[in-house]
Amino acid sequence: MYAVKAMPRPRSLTPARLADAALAVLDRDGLAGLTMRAVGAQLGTSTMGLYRYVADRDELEALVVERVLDRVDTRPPLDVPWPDGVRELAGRVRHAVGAHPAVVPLLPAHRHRSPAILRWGEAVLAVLTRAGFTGTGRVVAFRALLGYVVGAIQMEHLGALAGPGTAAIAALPRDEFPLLAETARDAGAVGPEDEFGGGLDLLLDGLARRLDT
Amino acid sequence: MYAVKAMPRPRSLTPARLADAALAVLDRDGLAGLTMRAVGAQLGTSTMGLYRYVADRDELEALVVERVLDRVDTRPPLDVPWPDGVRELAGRVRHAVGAHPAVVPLLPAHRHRSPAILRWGEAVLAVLTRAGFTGTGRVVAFRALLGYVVGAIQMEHLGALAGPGTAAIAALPRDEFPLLAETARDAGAVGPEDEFGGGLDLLLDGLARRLDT
DNA sequence: GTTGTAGGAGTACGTAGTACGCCTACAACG
DNA sequence: CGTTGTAGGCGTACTACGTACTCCTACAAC
Repeated sequence: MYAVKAMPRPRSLTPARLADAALAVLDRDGLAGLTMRAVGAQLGTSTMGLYRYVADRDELEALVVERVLDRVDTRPPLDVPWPDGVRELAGRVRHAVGAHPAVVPLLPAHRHRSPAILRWGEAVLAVLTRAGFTGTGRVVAFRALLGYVVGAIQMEHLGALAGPGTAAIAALPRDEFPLLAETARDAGAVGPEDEFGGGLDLLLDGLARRLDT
Repeated sequence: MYAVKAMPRPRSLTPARLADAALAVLDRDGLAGLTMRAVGAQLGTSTMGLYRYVADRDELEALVVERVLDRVDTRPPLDVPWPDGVRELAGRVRHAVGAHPAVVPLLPAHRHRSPAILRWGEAVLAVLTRAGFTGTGRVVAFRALLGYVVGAIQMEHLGALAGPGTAAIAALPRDEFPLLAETARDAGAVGPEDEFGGGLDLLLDGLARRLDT
């Protein structure tokens, strides 16, 4: 029947351990430091040994992204008003990513293939559906939320008004960019949490208005 | 006084020509094809010659981004209702980037340093200010718009619901991601233009509500 | 023990970015 | 019109990356 001649040697690593090692390297040395050699060293194994577990560097990056994202609780909060549910889900992603800022540049490229993000999307849709969104309205709502969350998280960690970028903008030639300079100064009074939440609330208000009519 | 002993040889390239060459390579061969050697070849000059004009590859990328973005008209449309002004400005950026999709992955990293984006931001703020936004409310409004535009453009070109990603998601196991599958199917009826505009309208509605109260 | 499979390590190749040094073209001066 | 100083242009070469390939070895079933 089945020629069960021999069982191969058991695997000594797990994808999870690999992802943890890569994430440790990423947190320590940043994106530029995330090389196959560095991850191999982190695991105490050879560089090429990694290729027993991932096809290429791209797949390793995907593992890291997934490792960060699958810590978000993707159970849809259906026991609260729907705007609070969306806020909660968005906040969970923001929080998980905030713990590992160096993965931010990797997110856009690996978002599609991440099961964790798919589960998250399913949860968002559950909340939206429960709220009464259907059809194309739900498509637009979902896309808008996803776009905002992705964009806002990037803004936060690559610094435009928040973070180091603020100072740079505040120092702009005031005669050429008077409003930017003024806004950058005002931004000092708004924490990153409030910026993220404030923008999200704008979207949620817009969505609520769609439900009323 | 000034020992004006000798005038150096005049430059044979301009940053603009360099940027055009790099953009041509980017459009033709994609981001992975954008190498110093390829751009040198495109210009008919040597690889190292580029370093007379840029400090490193990063700066060359910044030139490309700037080349794409400085085609957007950044005069604030103040002669229309403010939501239309914002829509116009957002659409201009989306349109400019859409002409060179390969620059999308470069945008987040180079956004801070781009004079064109700063001018654009100044225009957005002019519209918002004219509409009546001030202080922290204006900060949040601006950040939200910027975040949405950046995020939505990336979603559009890296494909989540729109583009090739849609098919992938529509083919998901329906029992595990029923709502995502359904939404992906619904998304077929919504063009990218409508998705972008629809989400933006949600934000604008939310903003309008802030002005009423 | 024997055997088949797959793991692990090391070597080596192609290509990227870029430091460095030589030669040369040009503008200002005599 | 020759001289001269500066910077441009080019080529070479170094380093680090991703990764293909080849050996050797550890293990589970017989």
